[in-house]
Amino acid sequence: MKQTKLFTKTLKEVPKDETSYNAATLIRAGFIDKTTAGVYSFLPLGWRVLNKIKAIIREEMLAIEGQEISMPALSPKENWQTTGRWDDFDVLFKIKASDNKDYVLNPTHEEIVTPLVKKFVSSYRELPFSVFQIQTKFRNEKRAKAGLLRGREFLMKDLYSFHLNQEDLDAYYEKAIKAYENIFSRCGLKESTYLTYASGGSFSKYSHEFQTLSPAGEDLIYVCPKCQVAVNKEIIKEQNTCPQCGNKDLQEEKAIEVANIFKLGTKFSAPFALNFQEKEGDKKEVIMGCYGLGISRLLGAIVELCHDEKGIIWPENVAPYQVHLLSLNKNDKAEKLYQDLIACKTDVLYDNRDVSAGEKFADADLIGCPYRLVISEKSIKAGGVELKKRQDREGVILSLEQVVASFIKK
RNA sequence: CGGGGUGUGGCCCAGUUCGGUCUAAGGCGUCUGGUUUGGGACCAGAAGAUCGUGGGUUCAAAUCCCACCACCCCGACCA
Repeated sequence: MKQTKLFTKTLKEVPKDETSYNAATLIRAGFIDKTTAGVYSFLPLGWRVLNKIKAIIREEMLAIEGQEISMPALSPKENWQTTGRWDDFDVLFKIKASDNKDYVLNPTHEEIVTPLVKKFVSSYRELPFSVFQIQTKFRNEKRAKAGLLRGREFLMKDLYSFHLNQEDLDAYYEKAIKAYENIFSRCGLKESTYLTYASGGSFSKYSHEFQTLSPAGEDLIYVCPKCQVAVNKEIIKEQNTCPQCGNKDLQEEKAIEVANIFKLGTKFSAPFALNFQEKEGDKKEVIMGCYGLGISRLLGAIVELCHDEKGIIWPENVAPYQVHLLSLNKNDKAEKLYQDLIACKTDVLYDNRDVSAGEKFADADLIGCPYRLVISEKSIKAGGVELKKRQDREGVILSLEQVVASFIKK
């Protein structure tokens, strides 16, 4: 991508109504734009990052045999009355259509997926299985805040699993935890993300969250330094030692809840009468689990964690482009190198703008691609092109051939 | 939903205390021309403003009064 073709541009100053680091920086760098409180557009750079995160999540969901589907964003009132959540779900977006019918902009999809699955499942032979989707959710938060961390419209991956019995759910639940660990690891948050024992809200007594340590987070958790496990403050009275090793010396930390998983049991299969017939002929309710992951929130969390005073430092797997190529003066070598990198399938953003060197460096640091290539008269005299990692102070000079070769390997 | 704060070209912001010289200043960005090119360069010129919205007071309102709206922050809520 040539930067002169990119329709967005960076800002030197942040709009003053964005004070959260993630939104301020993503807006300044041209990744997102705010339409209204808690509602953002994803611009070319931001959309690329979002798609990379989605691809990772999709791979991990498919790996635990999740079947991808897409359910509607809109649903009728009746589904929510069946479970009582038409009245109980306080941030439900309710819409009255012109025919005076009530609809919901779905905040989650238990009310949709359960009757959907009921149409196909009637026998023990058809269980277990799981379905997932990556989709926009709506929650009418009283107060949207912290940029992408708490929006009114946001992207979520939701997985639902259906089982014959509790043991089968328990086993699948463990697989889902492993898949989530893989996701956060691949997104660059392995060290900072903790499996956290939490309340189950209205779903179940307990649940598990994945909490990423950050001062920008809203949650207080108690971290076990030995186990990569934590306890949410909301259940610390009942659980004040590490659930894994029994350690009493837990450390209080602020954290961003990036995912929440629940053993639903029959919470939704009961009201929708999602049953199956056993081998012996008896009818039983399907045992369910649900597994949410806030994708746009995760993107925001990555920015909160991965940055320095100059801008974002994207983890390689989710960077909008692997390489930011800067040409400091017009020369054919830059154009040639750009073409060569594209030819070896490297994601490259090519700053071919007619602006000062300082502006290009500043923008490269702000946008945060993992590798920066600088080609200039100076670099050519020194032997080719400078390669620098975003987080490093100094780069190295490589020949043009060496640079291309180094990206072929990746 | 309670408390606090803020609304002035695409963005940042001066001006509001004490109404008049505001026919709204400056910076960023944009456009034209020129000089620049290893850390947000410089010169010259230009375009771009319902001063959040509605009402009121006044000879006169960005400025005073009333109502509303939007956004941000703290708290509450958070399946």
